Amino acid sequence: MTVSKAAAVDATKASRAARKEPAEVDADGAALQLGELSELLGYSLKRAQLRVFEDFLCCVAPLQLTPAQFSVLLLLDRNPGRNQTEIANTLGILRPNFVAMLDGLESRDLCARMRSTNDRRSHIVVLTDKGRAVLARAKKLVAAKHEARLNELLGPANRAALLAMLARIASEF
Amino acid sequence: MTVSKAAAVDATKASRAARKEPAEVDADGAALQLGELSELLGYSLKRAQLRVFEDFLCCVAPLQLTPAQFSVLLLLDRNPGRNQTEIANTLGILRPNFVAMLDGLESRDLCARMRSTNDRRSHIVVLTDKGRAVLARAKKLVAAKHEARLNELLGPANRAALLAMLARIASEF
DNA sequence: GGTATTTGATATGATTGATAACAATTATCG
DNA sequence: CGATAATTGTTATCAATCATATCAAATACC
Repeated sequence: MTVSKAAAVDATKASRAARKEPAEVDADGAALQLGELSELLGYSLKRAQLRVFEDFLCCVAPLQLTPAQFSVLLLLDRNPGRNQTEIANTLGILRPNFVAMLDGLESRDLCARMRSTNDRRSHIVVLTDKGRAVLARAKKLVAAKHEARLNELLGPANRAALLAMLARIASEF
Repeated sequence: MTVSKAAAVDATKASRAARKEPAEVDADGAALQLGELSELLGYSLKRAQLRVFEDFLCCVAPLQLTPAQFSVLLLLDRNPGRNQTEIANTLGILRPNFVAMLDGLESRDLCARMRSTNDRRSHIVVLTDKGRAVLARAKKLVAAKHEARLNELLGPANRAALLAMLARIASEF
C-alpha cells in the first residue's frame, strides 16, 4: 500500500488531475484491454482501496495523519484503558510493528503510554488532549471532504450496501 | 499489502481457521469497540481487500501465482505485442519495479521478452506456451474456488453491484 | 518456588513502492 | 543532416509495510 508518512507531507500532489491513471492512454492511441481483469473482484478491490486511501491522505493532509494512524486514534478514543497488544490486535497490526507506530504518535504528543497498575508489563495507551483535538479535527475533515465525496459518488443507499458487503467479506469470507 | 511470493509457498497456512482474526477476542472477555471505524469505507475496503487477496493466494497456491502476477499474465494474453511500459502502466506498476517482476515470470518460462523490430528500445512481452497453460489453469482455479465462493457469499446480483461500485470508485473518485 | 506465559521491545529480513540516473535508441526540429 | 530532447529498459537506492525470532521484565500457573 502507498500510505507512507512521507507521502502524507505532500499528499496533494496525488490529486486526480496530476496523477497518472493506471489505464490511461499513453499518447499512443490504443489503450490496453483489461479483459477478464475487470471481472476480478480482487483487482477492483485493490484499485478502489488505493484510490480511497489516496484521497483520505489528501483530505487529512493538514493534520498529517495516515489512515492507520487515524484508526489508532479512533480506537483509543473509543476504548480507553487498553494496552498496546489489544489495540494492535484489533487493527490487525503485529505487536512489534505497533511499537514504532505508537512512538510516532507519542512523539507528536497525540497519545501516551502509561504503565498499568494492575499488570506492570502492559502499557495503557491514552489519548492526550492534543490527540483528542486532532482526532476531532480529523473526523470533521474525513466526514466533510472524504466520506461526503464517496456519498456523492455512490449515493447513500449504495454506499451503505457497499459498506455492508465489504464488512461481510472481511468477516465471513 | 501482504502478497509476498514467499507467502505463496505456504498460503494454505493462512486458511481461516488457523488465522488470528483482527478483532478476535483475546481470551480476555471484552472485544474492543470498532466504533466509527466500521463506518469508514476505507477501513472495510482495506480489510476486505486483504482477505480477498489472501484467499486468492490460497486458491492459486498450486500454481504459485500472486494476484499481481496473475494480472500480468491475463493482460499479456489479452494484449499481444505490447511492451513492458504499456503493460506496467496499465496495471499501475512503475517501470523500474516491473523489471524484477518480469524477470521472475520469464525465469519460470511463463513469458518472454522480444526486441521489437520497429523500435529497438522496447521489449515486446509475449506469453509462452507454458504461460498460456498456467494461465488457463489459474483461471479455472480462480473461477471455481475463489470467485465462486464470493458469489456464494454475496449472491450474483450483489457481487455485480459491488464490482460496479468498486470500479466506479477506482475510475471516477 | 519454579516453570511457562504474556507484554513491550529490538533486531532483522522480505516485499512492495517510489525516485534518480544511465545507456541505447528514437523523435524532433532547426 | 545533425544536435538536442524524449523514450525504453535497467540498475541502484531508499522508504514503508509486513513478518518472525528473540529478549527482559512481569505475571500466571502448578
